[in-house]
Amino acid sequence: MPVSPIAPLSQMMAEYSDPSQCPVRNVLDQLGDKWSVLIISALAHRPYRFGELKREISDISQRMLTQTLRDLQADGLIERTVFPTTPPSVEYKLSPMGHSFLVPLSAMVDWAFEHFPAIREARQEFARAA
Amino acid sequence: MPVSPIAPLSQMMAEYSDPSQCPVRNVLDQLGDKWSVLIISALAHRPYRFGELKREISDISQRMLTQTLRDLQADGLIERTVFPTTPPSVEYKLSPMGHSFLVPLSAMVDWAFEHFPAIREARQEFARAA
DNA sequence: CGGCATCCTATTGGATACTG
DNA sequence: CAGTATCCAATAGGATGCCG
Repeated sequence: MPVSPIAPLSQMMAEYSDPSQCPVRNVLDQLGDKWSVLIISALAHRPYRFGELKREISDISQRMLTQTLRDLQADGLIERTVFPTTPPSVEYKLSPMGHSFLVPLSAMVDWAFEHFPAIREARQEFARAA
Repeated sequence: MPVSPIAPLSQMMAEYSDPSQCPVRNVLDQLGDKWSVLIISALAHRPYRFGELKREISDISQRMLTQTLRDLQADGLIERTVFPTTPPSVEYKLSPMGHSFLVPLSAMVDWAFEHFPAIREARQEFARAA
């Protein structure tokens, strides 16, 4: 099985003596949180308004939706457009960079779907052995 | 830019009414934590002993190293081998499934390296605007 | 409708000390 | 060496109420 090269950890660690400056940690910390992937997945198909997202991701709190959207906007992955109607309407959509992120993200998602049965079995086996 | 299809969120949500059963959330919650990626990246090159890993990932605590290794082992991504020497020696290495995970992981890592400058700029711009 | 501010709880994770 | 156990601080995140 061909394995794409991962930058050696020693290089990652050496190059960024301050771990908070490591690009990988920096980016994955944000995108690996509880909600970012779900929001990006939703926006992959079409733009959404705030309330639409809230309903679509039914178990997210308003607080975390607001916060995660703001973080993703700060990172330049999504764009926020306010329509000054009454009542106000705010649309969120992926930026070009956000779209480019769908490529590695869908690779992860596909892997997760494909290996989830094996992972679940491994967990049960591990629990039995313990 | 071709975008691989992501399973529609509505399908993900509908198929797994209990969000904790969603494969994507389930797998990514574990692998998206603070240390899993670093450990897997280290083990991508060769097996490591516990103390070696501790030194390599210099800012991980012993507690989190133990715990993350156990979780990754439970998920079947790494294998743990005890050599009953004195003093004892324990080797960790990627399982075949762990190796297969390197494919999507390296895609994410590559994306992070490539887009980190743009993300940092976006963050600064966002901070200025606020 | 699309938020923000506050409070409060649960979880995460570091530091430290001890063990086979 | 390779952990385990305990304590404690920081953070994440839900619930609720208010606002333009």
